Amino acid sequence: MRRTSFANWPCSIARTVDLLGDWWTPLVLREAFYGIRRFDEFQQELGIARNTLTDRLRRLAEDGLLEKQPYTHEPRRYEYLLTEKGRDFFGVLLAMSRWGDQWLSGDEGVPVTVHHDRCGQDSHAEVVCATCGDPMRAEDTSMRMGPGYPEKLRQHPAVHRRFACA
Amino acid sequence: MRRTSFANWPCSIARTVDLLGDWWTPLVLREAFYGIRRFDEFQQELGIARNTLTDRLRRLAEDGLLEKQPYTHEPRRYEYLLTEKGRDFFGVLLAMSRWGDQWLSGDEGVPVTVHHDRCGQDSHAEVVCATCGDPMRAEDTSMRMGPGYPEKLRQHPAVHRRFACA
DNA sequence: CTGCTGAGTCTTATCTTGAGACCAAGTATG
DNA sequence: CATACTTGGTCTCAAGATAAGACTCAGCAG
Repeated sequence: MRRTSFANWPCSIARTVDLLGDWWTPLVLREAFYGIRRFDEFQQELGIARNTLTDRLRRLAEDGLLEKQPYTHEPRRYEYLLTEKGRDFFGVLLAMSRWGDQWLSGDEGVPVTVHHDRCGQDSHAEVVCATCGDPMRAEDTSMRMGPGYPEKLRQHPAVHRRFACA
Repeated sequence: MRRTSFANWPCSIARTVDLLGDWWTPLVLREAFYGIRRFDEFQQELGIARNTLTDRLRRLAEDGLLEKQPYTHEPRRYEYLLTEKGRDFFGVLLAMSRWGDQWLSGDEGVPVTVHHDRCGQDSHAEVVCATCGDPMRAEDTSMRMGPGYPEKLRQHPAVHRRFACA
């Protein structure tokens, strides 16, 4: 049966998962960051089934992370370019990559190193508080309902429990 | 046919996707960060099918992100607690959340705000370079083969192209 | 005329997921 | 004592998603 959509959940994680929470979408985006643009290139690099790739590229374009643009007229052929929204997703991939480097690498070390051209160092990503710059850990971070939290859910007891309302 | 496993790809993103790249796993983890520990609580909060939840909890425990611990003896009942490896995944969820806040929120604002108890401010996550502290963007970041990159792939022409080797 | 390239579509078989029934052990209720 | 309830699952079946690979279509090369 069709999976429930998370798009209307009052949670940005769920909405993000709804857009790209399958096995291929993050990898398609990773390829795009590596400079891949064309259907057949994506297909060959990833080994993804062609129909599945068609579907993922279409959805990423619909959701505004990729832009489908013709690059020849006759015959009409297309390439897929990252939009600003798509490029901004780079941080999420870096965070995933960093977690994997730390917890999934074997003795032989990390498979890929990240070089920050701006400071010129081999480095890695860190998720910090935009205000104070310190790392954001689960222990010293708390969630509260924001302005976009649906009115009708605010008074729900389960929601009150979750956000530890007084 | 069975989906190919990404576990052996020379890429931490792929390995991470392999562990938690489906619709439910990130949400199960999010619930864990909200303090949820028991089977039925996860099930009710998420509305996930029970058999699917069984599978996700088992895999998260096998992969070392959750620990399954008995909390009563007779009858034997279990709760699922975040390990250090699991707690460290918080950064990835924050990065996803931040991206969703920025690109998926409507006019009414973000559904959930993040409060950084350490500095006492309502804030949001940012992915920065661990060395210089500046934001890490796709434009000024490059990837290179690390020590854990498989020897036999190093000389492959497609790999050379990808990492722009001289 | 034949074959090649790019960007797909179509078919079929297999896998994954959801819904909901069922189960087992202990506990509370009448 | 009989019944119902709670927790943490398992089992079955139907429906949706995915993989593999053949096929298509338009233009171009030899």
